[in-house]
Amino acid sequence: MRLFSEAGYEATTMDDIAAAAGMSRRSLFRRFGSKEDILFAEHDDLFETVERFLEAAPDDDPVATVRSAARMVFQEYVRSPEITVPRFRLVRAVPRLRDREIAMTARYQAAFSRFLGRGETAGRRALTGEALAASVIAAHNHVLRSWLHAPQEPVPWRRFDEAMAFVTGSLGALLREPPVPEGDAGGAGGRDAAAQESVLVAVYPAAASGADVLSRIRSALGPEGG
Amino acid sequence: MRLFSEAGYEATTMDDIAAAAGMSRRSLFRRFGSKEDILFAEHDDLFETVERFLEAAPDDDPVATVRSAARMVFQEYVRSPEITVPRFRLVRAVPRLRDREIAMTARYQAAFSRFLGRGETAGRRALTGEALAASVIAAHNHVLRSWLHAPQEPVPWRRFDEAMAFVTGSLGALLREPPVPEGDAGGAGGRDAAAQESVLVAVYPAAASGADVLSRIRSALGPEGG
DNA sequence: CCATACATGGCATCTAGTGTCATCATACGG
DNA sequence: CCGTATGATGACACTAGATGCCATGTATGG
Repeated sequence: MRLFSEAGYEATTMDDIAAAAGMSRRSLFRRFGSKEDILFAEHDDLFETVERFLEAAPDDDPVATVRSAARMVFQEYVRSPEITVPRFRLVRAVPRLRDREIAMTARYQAAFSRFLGRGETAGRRALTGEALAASVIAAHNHVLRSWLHAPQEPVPWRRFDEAMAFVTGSLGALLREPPVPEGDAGGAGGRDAAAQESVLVAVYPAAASGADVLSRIRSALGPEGG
Repeated sequence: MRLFSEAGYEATTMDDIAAAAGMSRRSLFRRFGSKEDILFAEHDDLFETVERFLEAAPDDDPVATVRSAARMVFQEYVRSPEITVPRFRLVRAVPRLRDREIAMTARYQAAFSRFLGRGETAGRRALTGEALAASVIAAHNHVLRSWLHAPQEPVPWRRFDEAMAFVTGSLGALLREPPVPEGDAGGAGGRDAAAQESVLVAVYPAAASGADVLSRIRSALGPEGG
């Protein structure tokens, strides 16, 4: 990491790293496999840990399990800023490393998708799981990036949990519903009469009373339902 | 593509491709830049088209714009199955190509995020945009993958539109709401009194009347507001 | 003390990718 | 019609990541 930060990623050869690490070039390749893997070595261990965590988790609340898994990843990032922060700078500068980082997060996303979809690869449940996994990853990266830009600030655990709650709110509720045989339905703040199922989303101030919410929903539903 | 499919990606050298293409190795590199770019050459053009589309689009309904952009990408995939289908097989088999493909879709996702977030990189609107972009990409890939597995079937345009409507339903509604100054809020099928804003999601049969929906929501809201 | 298994290092080699220069075709101005 | 400038192409050399092969330690077990 020191060599990469000083001379740049491309300019640092495997010979340089081998000399600095006190081992031969050949052994370096044997340990890490490739130059990129040197930077993301511990990431593989973390991924395996997360996969084992998902396998061992009870399946009563998959969304909460995935949220915890994402929290584990976040935890590992903020636990060792001396590695993750300079690596973040490197990754932003070198396109090759950026692609590699994206591929890493895609592996988490795929694992989350499989877990949320419960092995299904087609149908409503699979789609919901994939979209939910993508949203969880997006929320994780959103908060993580903001912290990586200012790592001297306290770790934004609250914003992390809020972001997770935000993205798992609507889709998570859909995942808990029993599966629908065929024919998807969409629609925001309203209904779709042509489909077998409809989704209603309401956003309102927390201070609003239940009666206010109900009256707003009633007016949004329009005249046909009263 | 023929060489890659016959001998495999790794086993096909740039010399082989140059000989088959009737040009020198050096010219091959000049045209495509790298071995991977040979496979994803037209993809770059498509991405630029999508970016120009987003730039030129009116910003009255960003969600619909992004949905159309995703539709454009899907359209280009299904338009030339003689390229995309064997490439899909290659991408699945070669990890290096898989990472590249993921990086390509990540570029779309980033473009969608920027567009939906309207340049913001922090805060609720940015997070919503990122999660929505991630969900749109996930839905696109979900339907696209299913078609790539059975390209002889008719193009599942209906499932594509349904999947898009599904993932843009709830989050899209949140994006249309005016931004909240500070403090995110979450919560599914209920409210979170500690936050400034709450989200309510209801899933119900399309055949249900408005009164039924209202009564179910009333009972879900609990005693304090009903 | 010996034998086997394993890690390490040195070496050769392959291949992607880049810099450099010569060559050739084409277009343009006199 | 000719000389010239420009751009594409090709040949060559070189760097560096990555792999295979073999020799040399080094520890473990009988």
